[in-house]
Amino acid sequence: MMYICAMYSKELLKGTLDIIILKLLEENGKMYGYEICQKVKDISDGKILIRDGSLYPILHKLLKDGMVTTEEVNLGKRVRKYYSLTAKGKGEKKMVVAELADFMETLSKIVFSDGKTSAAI
Amino acid sequence: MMYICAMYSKELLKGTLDIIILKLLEENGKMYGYEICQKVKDISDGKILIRDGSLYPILHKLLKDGMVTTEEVNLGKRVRKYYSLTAKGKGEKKMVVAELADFMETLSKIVFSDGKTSAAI
DNA sequence: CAAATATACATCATATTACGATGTATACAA
DNA sequence: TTGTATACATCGTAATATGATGTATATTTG
Repeated sequence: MMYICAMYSKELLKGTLDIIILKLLEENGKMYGYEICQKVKDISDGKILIRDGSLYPILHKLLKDGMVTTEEVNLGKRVRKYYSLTAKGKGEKKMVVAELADFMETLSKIVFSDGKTSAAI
Repeated sequence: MMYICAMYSKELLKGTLDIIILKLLEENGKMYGYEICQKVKDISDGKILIRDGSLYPILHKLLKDGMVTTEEVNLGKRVRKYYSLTAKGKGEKKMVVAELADFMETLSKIVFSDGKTSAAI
């Protein structure tokens, strides 16, 4: 079977998937798993793909930690499970997004400087 | 024993340490392990700390992969090992830095948008 | 002078994380 | 009817960073 692969080294994604999920849930109020995957794919122009093998374990952990609540909706004979942030989840989202912003700024200082202090080559 | 802890969740750092090392080596021409740790600490104001338990395995891997060469210098009775980028290493650095820039831009689109398309809260 | 701290390397076991593989099921399009 | 999309779940595996541990020398400070 063919898999469309995410554009980025999957290691870069580490530690950011839960942040992405928390942010999308806050922004959209209520989402189900499959919808989250599609949304991330859309916004990132297919460059970031959350696999279901990554997504559902994270959602289960968020539920266990009290960051989200669930609500099941019947679709004919299938069940769709909607997730939404709790107050705790909203606080957590604010924290991790701020941490990510700070980290990215710091990382940029190291990796994207021109290095003009050294001799030019 | 007391450990000064890095400010960020260590998961965020994943996949970025080798990029940081490649970038610093290119910028400074030639560095030894301990120096790299200190440099990162300095530039990041102590927010990013590369542990020696992380650093040396990465340097050994870069050597194994032909990204760097080493040169040993005697300091009295101790030995200091300098690392510098090979041509292959310089190419790799360019690649991974570009990938990181692209990734950060894409991630920003998802995580740092205001979400004005949804109802304001 | 002794003790602590800094310099400088190395290796291993462990925890975390994302993912591929696998499984179950329904709906719809070719 | 065959494949693809929707929609969930779980397990084993691989990659990575780190704490712990070990070995030494050099310097600073009480």
